[in-house]
Amino acid sequence: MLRLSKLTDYAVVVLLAMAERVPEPASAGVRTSPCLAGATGVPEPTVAKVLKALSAAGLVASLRGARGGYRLMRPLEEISVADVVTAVDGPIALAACIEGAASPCEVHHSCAAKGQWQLVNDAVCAALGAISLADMREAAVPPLLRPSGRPVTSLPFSQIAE
Amino acid sequence: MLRLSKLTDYAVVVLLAMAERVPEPASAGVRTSPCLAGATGVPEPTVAKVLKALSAAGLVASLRGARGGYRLMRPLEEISVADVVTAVDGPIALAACIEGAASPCEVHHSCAAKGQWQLVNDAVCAALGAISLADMREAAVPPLLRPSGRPVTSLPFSQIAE
DNA sequence: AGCAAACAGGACTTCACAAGTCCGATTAGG
DNA sequence: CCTAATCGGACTTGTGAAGTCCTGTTTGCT
Repeated sequence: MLRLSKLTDYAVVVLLAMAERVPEPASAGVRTSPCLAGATGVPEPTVAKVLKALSAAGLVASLRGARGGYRLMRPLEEISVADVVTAVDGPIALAACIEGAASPCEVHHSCAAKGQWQLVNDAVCAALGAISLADMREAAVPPLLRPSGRPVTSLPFSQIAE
Repeated sequence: MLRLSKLTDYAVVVLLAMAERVPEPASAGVRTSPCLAGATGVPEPTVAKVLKALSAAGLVASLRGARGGYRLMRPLEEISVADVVTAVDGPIALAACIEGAASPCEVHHSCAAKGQWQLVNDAVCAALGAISLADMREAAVPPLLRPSGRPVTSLPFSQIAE
């Protein structure tokens, strides 16, 4: 179905939640997995799984030990959707015969399409790379519903919009 | 992994094979499933399955009965990758919360991303809609390797290019 | 120093979708 | 009218994602 994994979906939600302003400034932007799970509604183990992938990719930094957590490494404007997809789902490879794919096309006869998908793959990568998480945040809430400084993602948006 | 199904891959290969010139002009562009299977190397039942989907989408027309087969409805230039993907894999819906998706996002709490993915989805659709099968055919075989009139997809291209 | 909190990494179970296969319905030709 | 070849839909199988849990390590607090 040309769908990306739900983990990627969760990753975007989590990253948007991390960018929210926290009440106490002492935390310096550090959020724990249970905290983010509560803010987003995503199950806590799943949040942890997503954060591990994001940490491995360098999108967030982890602080171990008590009072540890995760912290955004870059502002939302500098994180593209392609970055998140790559971090969670691995390199973008629509077809089997794409550079970076693990199995290089086991069936050689049917591989008349070899190289052709690269064109499509590049186009999709460009499209995903052109959209930042900040763009998605803007698109998420209509301007009328977005008072300045209010944490947008903590609102029950689905009930407001629909 | 943000991958599209192998059926879509096969569909492109089959469509490219259908656009090839056939030796006898009497067939008027009608090709049977076994014929296309032999030309592409894709298993015959799979070819039949792909052609069924393409026929339902109107990309090809089916002629039943003896000496029947399938025929291209449009030239390759007027068939976009998005058309093929939609025909084989259904409507393009990267995330669960996209218009056209079957299940409308069972988890409302985590749906802070509602509406956000639409932006990404539209971008991908636009990217896929801008590429035609003719473009892919051009990209498939470098000009040096493409003598005029020679059936390109029957070449063991993977061995030549790599 | 000991305890509690939180991340890191892995393995495991469950389950849904895709992949591939088959048989019946339909139609054109002999 | 019969035969043959094809399309059409339904079915079974297998792979991969999704989600969960456990153990080990690190750090702050008491």
